[in-house]
Amino acid sequence: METKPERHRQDDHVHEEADPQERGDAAMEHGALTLQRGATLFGRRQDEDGARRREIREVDFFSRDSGAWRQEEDDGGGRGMIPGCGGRDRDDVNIGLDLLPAATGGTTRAGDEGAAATKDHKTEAAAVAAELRRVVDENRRLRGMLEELTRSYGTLYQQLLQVTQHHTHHQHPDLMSNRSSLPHTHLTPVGAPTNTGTRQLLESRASSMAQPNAEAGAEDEASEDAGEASPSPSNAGNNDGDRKRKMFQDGTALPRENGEQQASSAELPGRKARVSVRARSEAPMISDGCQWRKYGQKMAKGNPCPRAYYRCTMAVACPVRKQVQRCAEDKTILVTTYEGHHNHPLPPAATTMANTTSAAAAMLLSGPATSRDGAAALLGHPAALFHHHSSIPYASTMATLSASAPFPTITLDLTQAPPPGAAGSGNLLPHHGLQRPPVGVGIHPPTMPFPVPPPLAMFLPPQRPPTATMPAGLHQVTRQQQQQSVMETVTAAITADPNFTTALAAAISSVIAAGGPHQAQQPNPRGSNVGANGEANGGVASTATDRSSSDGGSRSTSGVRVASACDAVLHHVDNVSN
DNA sequence: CGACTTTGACCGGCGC
DNA sequence: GCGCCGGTCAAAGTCG
Repeated sequence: METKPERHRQDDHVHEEADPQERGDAAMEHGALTLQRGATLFGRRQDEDGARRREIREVDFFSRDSGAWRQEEDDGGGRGMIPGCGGRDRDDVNIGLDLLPAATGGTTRAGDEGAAATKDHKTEAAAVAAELRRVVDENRRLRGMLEELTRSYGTLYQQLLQVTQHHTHHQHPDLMSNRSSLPHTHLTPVGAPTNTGTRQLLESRASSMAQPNAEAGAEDEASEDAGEASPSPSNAGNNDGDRKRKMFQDGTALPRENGEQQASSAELPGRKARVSVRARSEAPMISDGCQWRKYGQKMAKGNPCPRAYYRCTMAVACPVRKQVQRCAEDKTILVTTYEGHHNHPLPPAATTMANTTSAAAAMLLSGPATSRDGAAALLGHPAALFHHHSSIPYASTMATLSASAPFPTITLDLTQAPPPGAAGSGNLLPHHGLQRPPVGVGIHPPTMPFPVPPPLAMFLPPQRPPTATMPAGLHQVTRQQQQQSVMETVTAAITADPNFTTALAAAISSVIAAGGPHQAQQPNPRGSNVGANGEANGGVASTATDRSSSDGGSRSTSGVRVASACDAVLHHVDNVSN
């Protein structure tokens, strides 16, 4: 019967308070998480206190209505009324159907059967009519919700634009029109996020992280839609004429279902972000979960190593391309530059990198101080530096904005080792066979503030001995920096390891451990399991798909865990900013 | 045989 | 206008 899923959804809300985990699973299963997160997105601005955490998991557009109809049922009690939503009608339907066996089962005379059948038909007709009314009402209600969502999104987007314009006009209006004047800038975390621009970015990310991935079964931060998984009208079908497409491709990570997101792209013509990821890898190309086809190779100026050009082949018209080139100074470093949005769903293994690049591009294009106008601004406003960092979900502590490229480019450096002397680093980063020479000059990301699951620790950069020349300030690891480290470590792990699912699961566990009420001193059960799994996989060659499908078989659960992890990260960021 | 890689040619942007 | 350079195309070659 059609009413079955609705029934379940309402039942879920009835039991919400009893079991958050179960509630989350149910929400994910029934696809309600998107609306829940959407509600959180718009509700957060009104309530910035700790209750927001509860809202994220509990606020649901349906819950209010379902609660209303329960209230109405309790108050009115009459079943003849036509309620404003479907719950009551379903009860009517059920009652009608329940009468069927009673009517037929109780007849003993053949003459009554005809009357009973007629009564059945009438009851059924009434039920259908009631059901029809219910559907109409439901449709009207959903339409209202959609309009409300659209309005709220529009308001948020306008605020984002205002913030962006404010920074652009008041700080560096000249740079806005002169891309080539952008200096090469290193971003270092030196402050706490305070302004609303980043907060909005964070919130948009939070909402996008909750978007269920239709193809991936809502596993993994469906965040995908954060610009990677959901089809993009602006990108789809424009693969030909690549030279023409450049003006309207960007890297924003805002929700893309809304048409205004496309307007965002249109309002920022020529701003085509690129996200460069530096990672150590002996392989010719890092495994990021996507399928790529090489379409060209060139010798780039100033680098003896050729640059390879790849395009995504997971969809026919996917506009995403990437360039892979080894670093001239250190050939163990592989520089991968991503450009564009995927116009197709991504496998879970590919979502993390996609989210990283997408969010970084979003920062680049939508942030108050973008690559072109932002470099100088950031130099003068240290707080803004960290600001941008915090808006990148898996950002490295060392991000570089470059103007030498024809497009605004942000580089996420995943080659840095943790700082010396950081608490717990000695225990957290066991030595392994992948000793790598330190790169970079004095800028070191913080270390993991909690034990690292074995499989994840394997991919971390090696521990470095204390350096006397380290600036004192770098030894002070803030809580937010620690979380940042979590994120960059996640990316580093997934970047360096072909075993994506295992690495991702371990990373998620790490995030969960970091975001929990207690800084976990030991890997949580999930992490332990993942660790065992990862070690098992370490000796067995298997495809990412295989691992994905064998990952416990609970996509909904893992999706909720990811959402919870994201919530935890957001929560901590908010704490710092407040 | 289809998919993929290789590689030289081509195109457009940009600086001088 | 010219040359440089980044990026892409497409034919030929390779591989499973």
